[in-house]
Amino acid sequence: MKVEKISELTTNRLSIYLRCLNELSADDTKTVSSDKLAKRFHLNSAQIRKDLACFGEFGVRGVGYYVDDLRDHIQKILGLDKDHRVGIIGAGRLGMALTDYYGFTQTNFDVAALFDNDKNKIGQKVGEVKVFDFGDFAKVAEKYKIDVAVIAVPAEFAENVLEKVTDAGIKAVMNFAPTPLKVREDIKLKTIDLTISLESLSYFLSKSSNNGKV
Amino acid sequence: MKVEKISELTTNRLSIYLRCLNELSADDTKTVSSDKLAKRFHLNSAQIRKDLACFGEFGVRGVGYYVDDLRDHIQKILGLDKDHRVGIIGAGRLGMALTDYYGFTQTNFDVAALFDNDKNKIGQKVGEVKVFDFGDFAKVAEKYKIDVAVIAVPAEFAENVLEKVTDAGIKAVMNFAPTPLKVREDIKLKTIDLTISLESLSYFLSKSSNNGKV
DNA sequence: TTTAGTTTGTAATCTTTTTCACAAGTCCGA
DNA sequence: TCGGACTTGTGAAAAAGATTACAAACTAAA
Repeated sequence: MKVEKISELTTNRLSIYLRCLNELSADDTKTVSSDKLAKRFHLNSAQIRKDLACFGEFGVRGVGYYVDDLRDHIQKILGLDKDHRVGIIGAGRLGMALTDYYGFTQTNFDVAALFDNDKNKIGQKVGEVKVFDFGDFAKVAEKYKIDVAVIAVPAEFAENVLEKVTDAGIKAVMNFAPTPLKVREDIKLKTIDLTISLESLSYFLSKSSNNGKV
Repeated sequence: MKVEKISELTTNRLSIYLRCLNELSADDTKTVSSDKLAKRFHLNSAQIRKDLACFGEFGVRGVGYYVDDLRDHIQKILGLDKDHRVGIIGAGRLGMALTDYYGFTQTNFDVAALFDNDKNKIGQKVGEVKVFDFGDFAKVAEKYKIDVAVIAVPAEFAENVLEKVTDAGIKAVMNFAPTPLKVREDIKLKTIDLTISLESLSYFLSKSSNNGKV
């Protein structure tokens, strides 16, 4: 087991492995080799072994991995054995869609509250989730034990929201605003930029129409 | 100017540079050096120069880059000077939120149609965008000249949707279903997996609470 | 017990991506 | 015209990531 710092690419893949193991478990498969796992889910067997090796030795040579056992280990590694409470800032369509999305998905993440500045939205409900005044974020976050913030506001407000949110002691932030944000070392910020993704597709389209191929 | 194939990391960054240049242009800045650009937007100056070098020589030594000129170049490189028409499959909350998101954003991407299998949704409208029967995808896609598909359906339907969509001749697909998909070489598929992103945050949270630091 | 067949964990290698460092080109004021 | 202050474009070095290849370890059957 290595103690070096773990790449986000590795944790992302762990998340994928977990999903695969859940499928296998549902199929009542007891053991699986890294090779079978890789073949079935379009992965690379050496990479699976290497990723896992960062956290310990979970397999048995000549046998492979015990599906349920490995699943439990990964779940624990990713911290998916503990509950988290999410606050979504921005009760626009995106914020509401995310509320639903994360609400429905069977995870240990619970959307506890929505936040907005719009007086018309404050007090309303999206499914089970109430919309609070963003001005009261710190108070509400403490009350509901929110430990993850999702920024779903227009780009120009994102920086300000991030500051308020980290000031309130939140350590994990997911940002959907199409703007680059900077945070302290001890805070984890993950930006999902839908515009960049689309523009990347655009490059591919124009490239293929120019060259005729690939 | 290099002719080697361009990494997606590079095109993603071009998208970011473009955004920065737009801001500078709005501030009426005429020229900017890679260093100033990097400092202001938390980027790396050498990387900016290297990324740009893939496509030509756009700067002037001792001066920097002419903001508007470089912006136009990047816009052209990314193919953002041409219009694209997007079809979103899945008229659930996520599909609707994306319709809005991409509809409002001032881009060359136009959401032309939504698709669903639910009889209750077919025929309805989300803003300006009509919901069609996904069974008619090929026909509708041709009529509206759709060239980008966005998959916003539950994971178990994603593979099937992808097949139908590529059969209809679509070359660029953005997938929001939390499942790994495989496509032919000549098709560009980009998956945005909100679950993986959240679970990655979870890892960070459990790690910091276990170790006490970072 | 031995042997053939598996499969892990990892060292070594290869590839990709990022960063450094500097020659070469530009600008401007004296 | 000269010199000092900038800044690009790029080769070389470093870092990060992925892949290969194989010794070590396990199973099961003879």
